[in-house]
Amino acid sequence: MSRQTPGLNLKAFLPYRLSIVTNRISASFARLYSEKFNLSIPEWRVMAVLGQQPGLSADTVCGETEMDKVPVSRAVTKLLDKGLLSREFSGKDRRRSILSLSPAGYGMYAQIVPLALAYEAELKAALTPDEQSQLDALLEKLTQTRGQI
Amino acid sequence: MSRQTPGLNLKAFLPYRLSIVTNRISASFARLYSEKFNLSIPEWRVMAVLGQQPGLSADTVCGETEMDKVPVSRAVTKLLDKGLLSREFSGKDRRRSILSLSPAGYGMYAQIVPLALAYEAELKAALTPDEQSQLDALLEKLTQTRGQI
DNA sequence: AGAGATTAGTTACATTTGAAACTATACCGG
DNA sequence: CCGGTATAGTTTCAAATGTAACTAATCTCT
Repeated sequence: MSRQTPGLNLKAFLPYRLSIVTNRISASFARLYSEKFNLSIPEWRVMAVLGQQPGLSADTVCGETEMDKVPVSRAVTKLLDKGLLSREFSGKDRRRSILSLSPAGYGMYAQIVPLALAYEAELKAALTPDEQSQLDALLEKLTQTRGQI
Repeated sequence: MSRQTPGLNLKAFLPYRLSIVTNRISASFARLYSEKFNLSIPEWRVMAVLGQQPGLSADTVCGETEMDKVPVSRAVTKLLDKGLLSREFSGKDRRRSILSLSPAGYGMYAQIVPLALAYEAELKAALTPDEQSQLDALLEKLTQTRGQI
């Protein structure tokens, strides 16, 4: 009969817990490439996509990385300045850029990839194989769901 | 014998996937309280903690929310301006603030809590009970692990 | 072919953020 | 009890970020 005082236990609240874990992981991973290679998060993401798929346009990079076009544009500018990226413009549509890692950029990418994979491996090592596949399935499902809502 | 070209599939990379899912969830949850109640994320977090544990110092709020003291200080200032918070200073240690939601703040908190819980419920509804407890256990484990690394 | 609408990408502006300096209070060892 | 150090919180300044305005190229529909 009594009205319950409203309460929300932040530490048990799912969105909060997710963001704490994720932020810690992102931050410690970012230290890896920002300290040694002086890359910002957007810069690294652009490089990561182009390392795998050279020749994308900035717009496609946006789609691949879920970043806004503004940070992508700025990251591209910086990477060009640093000589890590090369850019052409499409003959068919001269608005459209064609981005690839330069040799120097690819060299840096090749150094970062093993670090990234090692980092991921370390992360996974904290989990049993069962837990790893559970996490995989959960992320998949949550990604799907979030697309709609 | 050939040297493998280094490759990292961003879409399969755990830290990246985590951050995509989390960012989407955080963003859509933030819309909930920012649009209706004009609260920033730090402001909401401060209120969320104080709604549950009135009388904390700013410093303790930092610990509870994993936020830096600067954003906490700014959020507190804004919430005081808006009349949502009340502040005293400890007699024992006059550096130390004693923060609580004001009646107005508590009223707003009481409105947000059900929205937050409904949001969380909606999120969980996308998962089976098994998956829910798996997620719970995984977050717990990852939170523990990350503390050390 | 050309006016209007779209699209790729950049720039400008306002807001947010964090690192480091600063202020004020409290603690500690002699 | 006093000088040095630590702590709580604020302020300052520079960098990062997002929204919206802008430029330039393309597409579309008549």
